[in-house]
Formats: sequence, C-alpha cells, structure tokens
Amino acid sequence: MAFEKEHKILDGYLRDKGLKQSAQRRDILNAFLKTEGHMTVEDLHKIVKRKNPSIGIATIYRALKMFCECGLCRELRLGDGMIRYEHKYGHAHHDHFTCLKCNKLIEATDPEIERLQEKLARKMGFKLQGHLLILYGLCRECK
Amino acid sequence: MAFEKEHKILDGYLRDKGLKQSAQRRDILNAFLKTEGHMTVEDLHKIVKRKNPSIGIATIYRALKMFCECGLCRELRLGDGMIRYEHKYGHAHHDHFTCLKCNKLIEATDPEIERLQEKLARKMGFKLQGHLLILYGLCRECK
DNA sequence: CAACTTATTGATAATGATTATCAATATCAA
DNA sequence: TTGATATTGATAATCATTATCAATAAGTTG
Repeated sequence: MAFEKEHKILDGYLRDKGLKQSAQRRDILNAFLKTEGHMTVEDLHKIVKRKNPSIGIATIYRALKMFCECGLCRELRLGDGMIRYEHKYGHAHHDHFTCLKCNKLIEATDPEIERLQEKLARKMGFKLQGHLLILYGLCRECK
Repeated sequence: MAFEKEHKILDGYLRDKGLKQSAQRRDILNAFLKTEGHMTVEDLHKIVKRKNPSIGIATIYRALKMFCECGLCRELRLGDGMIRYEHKYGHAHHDHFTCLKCNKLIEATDPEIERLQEKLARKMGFKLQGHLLILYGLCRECK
C-alpha cells in the first residue's frame, strides 16, 4: 500500500500528542490517500467499508478531522451543505472551479492572484493567513 | 422609511411572478435595509420583532430567499454553519476579509484580482459566472 | 507477562440550521 | 362580495455533524 511518508506524519502527530495507533485509522488513511478527488465523509465511509465492513461513520469523521490537524488533509466547504476533503500533503496550494451545470469540481491556481491577495491584505493592514477562492460558472463541456 | 427604489424592485418581482404583497414582507425589507452589515436570519428576526413581535422566523427565511432572487440581497456562506445576508442593490461587488481572532468581517475588493479570475477561467475554457473569495487572517487591531 | 491507564471504537442520541407542512388568514382580481 | 390562491406562524421533518457512552484495544509500568 505504501504511503510511508504520510503514515510517518500521522505517527509523529500521534506520538507528539500522546495518542494511540489503531488499525481503523490506518485503513481510513490508506483509503483516503488512494482516492483522488474531493471526498465527502460518506464517500470515504463506503470505500473503507469494503475493507472493514464494521467501521462506523463516526470514526471516519474523527479520522478526517485528525488528518486535517496534522496537515495530511484539507477541508473544503463549497456551500452544498457537506464538507469535502482533499489531499494536502505533497499537493501545492490550489483553488477550485465548480461547474454550475454538471457540478464538476476542478482545481485551479494563479500565482498572480495569490500575490495580489497578499498585497490587498497588506494595504488594508491585515496579516493574511489563508484564503478561500471558488470560481463558479460553466465548464468547457457545459457552456 | 423611504427605500422606495428597493420596494419598487420587490413589487416588480412580485408582479412578474404573480405573487401577493404582505405587510410582514415589507417590514422585513425595511429592517433588512436599515441594518448595515452581515446579518444572520436570527439577527434579522430579532430586529423585525421589535416592530412586529408575532413575526415567525420561517417568514424571515422565506423573505430573505426572495430578496436574493430579486437582487436585493446576497447570501454569504462563511463556513461557520450559518448563512449571512448583506445588501446587494446599489452596492458594488466586493469580497470579504474575516479576522480569525475577533471574527470581524470587512469588505474588500481589488479590480485586478477580478480581472485575473476572468483570465484564469478563460484560460481553462470556463465561462465564469461568479466567485467566492474570503481572506482569512488577523486584522489591524488583532495582529 | 499481568495489571492498569487511557485512547479508540461503533452505535446512537443530541444538536442546530434550514426546509417542509398545514390550517388559518390575508390579498387581489373578477 | 366571492372565490382562488399566496402568505403566515407554528411546528415537525431533515440532514450533516457532534457528543455521549459502554465495550474494547493499545501501550506502559512493574
């Protein structure tokens, strides 16, 4: 299954916090890492169930929250009432474009936009720590 | 109370859709318009209650949804689990900056960023119809 | 290895914002 | 004035997420 680096990050986090390991959490991490895209908790629950049918959904919630805390995962609130999760470790920062017709979600970045955000924040006297940018519209296929 | 223009917009919308007027909705619109900032449904409910103590919260939900449909109001999902509402009519487009310490919410815009978003979307083959940009960090007072 | 402390798990109850339902009432056109 | 129908307010339903809790597993210490 590999993913040694990611497991090492999780293990380091557990050690730092004095927490314990568990087979369930390892299974969830593997399923999370091998699944590309922007998962919902329910999506991941279904996937992990194939390997461990008795896993509870509360455990998925708990694990994803922990993965976010140790930098393996990023939370994504697109305004559809569900939190989505994507890989963070080893992935450059990016924003998102969602198609209003087919609901496709695509990653997008522009370093120039990032730079201007910094500049705007500075101009207003703020210390920028992060941002959320979602572009809405019609994708190539739907427009 | 004035706000003639905004009431005219609402009335036109009602006429177009074959809907009826109501004193409650007019009260809600006045309360909405006279309140600056980024209101939550509950905020507005409290305010309207001062004039009409028997107004139900469901009516506030319904009215705000309608105000959004006719362009008087904009919905704002900041990821804190509640939808916030702000004036849209007569207000230039703007994005938001939220302070992670004091939760202050401030409006911000940069026409250059807007332009680059258009460009980025075009480059990816998308037709841009809107965007959501929230900057997170520490404000002048908290940093 | 055994005993003990404590984190984890899975089931399920609780939460909380929003939506749907419904009978009573208000609006508006004929 | 009447009839059709939109609106209202109360409240039940929904649904994603969180909290609770007893049972179990992990890891530490003697």
